[in-house]
Amino acid sequence: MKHERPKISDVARIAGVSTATVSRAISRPDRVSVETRAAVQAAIDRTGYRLNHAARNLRRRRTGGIVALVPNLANPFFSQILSGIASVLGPAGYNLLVADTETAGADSLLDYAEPSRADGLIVLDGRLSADALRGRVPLVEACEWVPGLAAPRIRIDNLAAAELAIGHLHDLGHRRIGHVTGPRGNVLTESRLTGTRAALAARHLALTDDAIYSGDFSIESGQAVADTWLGQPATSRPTALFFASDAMACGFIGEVQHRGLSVPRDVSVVGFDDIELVAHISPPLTTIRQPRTDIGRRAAERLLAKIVGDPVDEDTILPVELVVRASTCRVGRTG
Amino acid sequence: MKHERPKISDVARIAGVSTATVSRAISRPDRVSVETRAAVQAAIDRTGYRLNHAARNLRRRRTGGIVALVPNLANPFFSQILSGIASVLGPAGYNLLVADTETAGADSLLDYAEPSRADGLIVLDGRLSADALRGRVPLVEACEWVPGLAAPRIRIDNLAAAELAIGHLHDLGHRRIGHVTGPRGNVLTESRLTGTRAALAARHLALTDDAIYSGDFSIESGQAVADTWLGQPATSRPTALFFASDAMACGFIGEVQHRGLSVPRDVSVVGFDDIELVAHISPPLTTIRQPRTDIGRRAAERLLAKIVGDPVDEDTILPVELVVRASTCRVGRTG
DNA sequence: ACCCGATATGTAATCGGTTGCAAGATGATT
DNA sequence: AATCATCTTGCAACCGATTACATATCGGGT
Repeated sequence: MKHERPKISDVARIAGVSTATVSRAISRPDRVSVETRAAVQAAIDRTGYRLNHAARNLRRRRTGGIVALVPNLANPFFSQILSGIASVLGPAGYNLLVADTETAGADSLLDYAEPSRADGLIVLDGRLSADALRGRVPLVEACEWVPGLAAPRIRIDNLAAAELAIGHLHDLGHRRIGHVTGPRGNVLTESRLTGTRAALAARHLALTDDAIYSGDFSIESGQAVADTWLGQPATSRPTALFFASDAMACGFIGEVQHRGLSVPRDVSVVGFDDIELVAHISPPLTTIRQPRTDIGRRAAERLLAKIVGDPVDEDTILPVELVVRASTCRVGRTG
Repeated sequence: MKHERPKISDVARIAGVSTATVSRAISRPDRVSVETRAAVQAAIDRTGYRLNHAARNLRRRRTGGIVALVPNLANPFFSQILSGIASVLGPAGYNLLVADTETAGADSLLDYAEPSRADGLIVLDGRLSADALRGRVPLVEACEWVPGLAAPRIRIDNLAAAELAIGHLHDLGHRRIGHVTGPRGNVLTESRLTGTRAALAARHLALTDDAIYSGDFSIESGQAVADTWLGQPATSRPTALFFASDAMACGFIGEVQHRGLSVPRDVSVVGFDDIELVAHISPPLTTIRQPRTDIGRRAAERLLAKIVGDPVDEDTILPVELVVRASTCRVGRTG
């Protein structure tokens, strides 16, 4: 019993054919006669042969891997997108490599955007530099995007989403409506803010500065916003808030309740994302649903298409949906 | 301007040295004179040379990748562990490949547990088969574990955790205490159930069958448990429940509140995991904190040590902590 | 003047598959 | 019977690095 890993030449010898034939039997069975194929298969079974991917990839000049650049792996929002990506990539014969742009240094990111490491890139972080990414491996962007980078984007219509949210609050009679933003500089932050402003303007309402609260998508920042909001005079502060993330909405609600106020009686709240948990908190959160798994899936499909050369470069805009639950109610309703 | 990717021989030619020297200048700079090193660096800069990893890995007989086998990528519980793993692996020069055992077929998993694909494996799913994993690449287990598989385990003391939870509830005067389990067959399910039973027994209490509710870690299953619990006579059903996951606890609380009862007045709830959000729901959840990032980090470190040959095979048990919040209170307190 | 060790570099084999090209076999076409 | 397309297979170059071994250089010790 030898401990060496059997290689293709061992299989070839035992099957009584050349290595070329073994290689073909493995990767293009139709180019090989049935008898040979069987003989090769028998030899593979007998030896326990397993292909060496490094060798294959070297020769084929590909890697078999797709890298996903995620802004923050610890954020559950992305796990479901990754799940969607993985569900497409696996069957297609690609590995999913995950890199956290927070953890990895900026230069090691470039390492990923490199043909000898990955055959393609899925960028989920809009803060990356367009220059660094340009002209490298095939890539698509999902959720966020890098301004100035020409790449297919899988995303939602953030303006339409804001319109839905604001429309809903307006329908409920709210006139003082505030917005809680994501981190400064983030493309989602900008478009959701713009969308909010536009939706309000369409209803002859203005978004004043004191009704814009800046957060960073995190729970803690939502909590901090509660503090700010509570500090404003009850007669002039917003009666409804549209948050750019569910996490912030949760942080806000938790804090506001902790201080003895009630949602939605004292303030209506609309979130963004529809992460799983928010349907089960009290009150269940009214929010904008993003099709996360689908975003991941589409992004992966798009990338695979791009890798084989299909020049699909338009954006894909996936539909969002307003999910009305119990964190919003008519303005001024008492109890 | 040629479009070919420069290779090491191009660099060598320009620098006026051999490829061997270039290779050494890159991977072991100290074996090369300063002048040469500078010349090589200049040539690299000039050509924009980037190392081909497939070639390196082929020759070095390694892959540079570590695979994490995750039961379900969509579950936020794992994202933070992955984050911890990534934070160690990146700096050490390894890629993190993520495979969802749900998505990937059983056989493609074996593909991962293979030296030409990954240099090591981090198993986060206890349902995998020990036989399939044995005798393959170096591996460690984290959180869950595969019975019968000899590998370093990074985990928490689930029995001690149960003791903490039950002790807390007992201290609050609860005598009818129930437990909500994870999915059948899961090692965590078993040990948490066993721990609960032992902790109760130590207090001369029994865990009767009607006080054991079976869930599957998901929010929905927690919701279903609420239904069961509500259907039991208020005079004999548990006054406190210890859940094997925060998600289930959330589902339960949400449903119970929806039906008009109150937590903790009508029932005290202890969760498990301390996922981020549960500190901010109403009521903030009393739960067992698992050091998730740390688990990931340790697992990665352990694996790296194993790869270089350190024969560290004992288990690492990380401490858990009972985080008391507002979902538990003295039994029978009205108001 | 000679030998020795240390240091720096080059030569060439090697990692383990893939694939272009060519050749042999087989069967169909005219 | 000759020609040709098709199918199957083998030969051998090739992918792009790494590294064992050999060689060259230099300074110091005796």
